[in-house]
Amino acid sequence: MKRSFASAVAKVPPLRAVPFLKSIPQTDAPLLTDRQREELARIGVRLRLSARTLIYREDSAAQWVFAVAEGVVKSYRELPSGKRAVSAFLFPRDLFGLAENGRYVNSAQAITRVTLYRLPMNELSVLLKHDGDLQFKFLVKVTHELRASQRRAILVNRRDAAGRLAMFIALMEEHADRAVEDGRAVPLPMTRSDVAGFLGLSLESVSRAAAELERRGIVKFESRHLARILDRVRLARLVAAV
Amino acid sequence: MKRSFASAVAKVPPLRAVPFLKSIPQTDAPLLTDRQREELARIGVRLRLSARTLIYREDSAAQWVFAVAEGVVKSYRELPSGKRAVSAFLFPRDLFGLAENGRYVNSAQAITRVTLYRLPMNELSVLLKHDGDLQFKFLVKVTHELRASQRRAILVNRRDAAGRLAMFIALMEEHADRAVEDGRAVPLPMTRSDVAGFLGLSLESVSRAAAELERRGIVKFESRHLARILDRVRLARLVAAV
DNA sequence: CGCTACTTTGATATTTTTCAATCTTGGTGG
DNA sequence: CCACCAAGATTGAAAAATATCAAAGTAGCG
Repeated sequence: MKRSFASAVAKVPPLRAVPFLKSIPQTDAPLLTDRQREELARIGVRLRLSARTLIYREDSAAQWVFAVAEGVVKSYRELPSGKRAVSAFLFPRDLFGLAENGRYVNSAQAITRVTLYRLPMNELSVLLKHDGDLQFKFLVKVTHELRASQRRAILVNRRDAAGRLAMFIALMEEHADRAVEDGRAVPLPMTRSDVAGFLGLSLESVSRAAAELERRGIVKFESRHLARILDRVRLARLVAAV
Repeated sequence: MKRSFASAVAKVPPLRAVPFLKSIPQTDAPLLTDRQREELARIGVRLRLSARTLIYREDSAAQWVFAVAEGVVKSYRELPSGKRAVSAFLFPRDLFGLAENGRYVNSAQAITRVTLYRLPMNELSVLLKHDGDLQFKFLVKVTHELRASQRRAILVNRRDAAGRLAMFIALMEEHADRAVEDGRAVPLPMTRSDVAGFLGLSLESVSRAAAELERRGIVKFESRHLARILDRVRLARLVAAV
């Protein structure tokens, strides 16, 4: 029993990524093997952070890479104008800690209470060099993120605010915990301001777009942080109408 | 002599990327060693394509990865609305051919006459598995692209068209061939429509933004495809004012 | 040297941002 | 357990910017 408990917690979460090579229909399979997760857990530290904790700041020395086990994290940049642009929201099985020349490119902050694995960059490098297969999986994961970033860039370019928000809700639904998500309720743990920063809109526009989706009977906001999809067909149509 | 000719051409171009680990000040160093370039050239084919050649189409089977040796390529997606969103422009020492489940995610087309190396994906996989160091360099390169994509997403989110175009010109200048670029002339080989697709603007807005930059004395368009930077300070200020 | 594709320019319509005021809600402490 | 407070969210009206529609102008290529 003790052993099963240990095997349940003493592993980094398996990563989530669609491979670039053709594979078995299973597109959303966990990327890492149990053995690899254990190896990573060995060099890492498990952290529990409360909501709103700043994980690292832009331009600070990048010593670690992080893997999300539970909760949601945002990666963002403060712009000279005072706005904050949100580069990504990170969910369980995501990796973050993008660095350039040994410095973090973004800041990262916990949105909810989170559980993270903190992996020292230098030890990770050694591990990757020893384990070509593991390294290949990191390559797959980063490639997956690159696609996601490009896709988001395209979707965000659309002019209409309601369409952007619809796209965002659809995106968030993909990350929703199937177990919790009984019907069609999509948790949106971030603030409207965060959503605005991600979509490149003012927060007022996000608020108005939410009101519009609700008025049109496509989505019902049961609370600020929980959206219920009422008309999946029209939502999909809105998302596709780029 | 034959031999030196061979060594000059029978190699894939060295990749360009800023590493994530801290390194020697040399931030823009060629990524690949001569040996690695030869290895890659061995499995690849060198292609010369004329301007406007379609290299591959979105959703087609992704058999190859490409490396740009000369010229400029655009990677884009056709949207249901009929617009084309440009994901990236690829320059010498760039890699392209992003795939998902064995299918290309974007379409790619030559903008100028180009020289490419076409690398078969399956042979490349084998090579990467054998050469952990080479694989690591691919990881660095993809990570570099991910940063570039995120950065672009942030810059494109700014509202003002003139600022976006200024940012674009500054970006293109980074890729300009130093040898050719005597003064401050920046080649813009793509059409206004391509620029619009990249910046998320209508092509009329791009045209007007260009007129505005010219009116303000920041940039002079010596031709449609050649911009001369007149006031580097104010250009930089515009770019930074995100 | 003419055609065709690409650009520019103008006027109007649409949309979002901005500024300002008000409303909610989750958390805190009495 | 309830009231209060402050951060976050909503709503309204006006201003600013880009998209769109339309027409005319350029220039590169065969």
